[in-house]
Amino acid sequence: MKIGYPCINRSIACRGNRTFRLASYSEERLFATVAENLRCLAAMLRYNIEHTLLFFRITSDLVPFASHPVCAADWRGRFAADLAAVGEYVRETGTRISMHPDQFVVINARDSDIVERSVAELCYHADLLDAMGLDTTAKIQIHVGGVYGEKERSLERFVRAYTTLDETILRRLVIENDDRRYTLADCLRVHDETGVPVLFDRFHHEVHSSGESPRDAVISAAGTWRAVDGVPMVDYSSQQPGGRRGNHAETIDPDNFRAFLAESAPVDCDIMLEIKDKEKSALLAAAIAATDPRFAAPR
DNA sequence: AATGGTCAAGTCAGC
DNA sequence: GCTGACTTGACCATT
Repeated sequence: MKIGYPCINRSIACRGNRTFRLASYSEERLFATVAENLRCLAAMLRYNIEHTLLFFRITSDLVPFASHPVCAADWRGRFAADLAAVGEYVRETGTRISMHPDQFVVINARDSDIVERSVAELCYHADLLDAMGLDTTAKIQIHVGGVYGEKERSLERFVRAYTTLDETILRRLVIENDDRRYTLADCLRVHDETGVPVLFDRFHHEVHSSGESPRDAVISAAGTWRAVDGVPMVDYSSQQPGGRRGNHAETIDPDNFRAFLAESAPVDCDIMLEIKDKEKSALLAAAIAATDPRFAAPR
């Protein structure tokens, strides 16, 4: 069991998700931004190892506009050595990596242009992880997509679109239950038809579920991961007190997290903390999890 | 230097 | 019909 946080570390000097306006796009600007983001990614990974955090989500903004038609720059070639070096560090430290493309990736959209842009974005994510030399345990997580007032047909459209995806994407793609549209049960149905692993989101399940207990839910989702996919990933968060229903917590609720460790005890899993104060809560989570027999310490 | 409007992309609930 | 939320705030023109 590895503990992690998404994309940004607030304790170190750089952010790693620098971007710029499309209007100011140039190859020079792109290369400068990617160089800075990669430098910072390496710094965040080092911080994580020093703090027993072995799970990290890489921002989709690492290469801004990578899947946009404006981007003709050969960032794969330009940064091949740097990406390989970061990937080598990931491998030698045993760090687990995920990515989570933005909400704009909707592969079950009715509009074929949206599907096309979504596939291009998935290609970028797969290319990036490939360029880092990471194996198929490095995952790309997406939601099933839109409902459009016809869930059955929309689920079918997902399955159809999924089967046309390139193998470089398929070997990394996993689906996650969301907080408004597709429940864990929906995702498990998609798994039955496609084999796609299901990433269980504990908080989304609390906000929008088909009634399963968290314990049963995490066991069901974990059963969809094959050995080649690695230890099942789960997203963890809790309700922000006083916030709107579904708002992610600003900081970790230790009791709630302990309860989740107990609920998930039957399976091993890597836990991504989707909590707004990032590494701060992840550090506390790792300290809490350190006594759990599943907890994986840095090598 | 500070600030506020705006930013590639989609869906949908809530107003 | 518009805004906010979503895994996340940052860019940049203007003052």
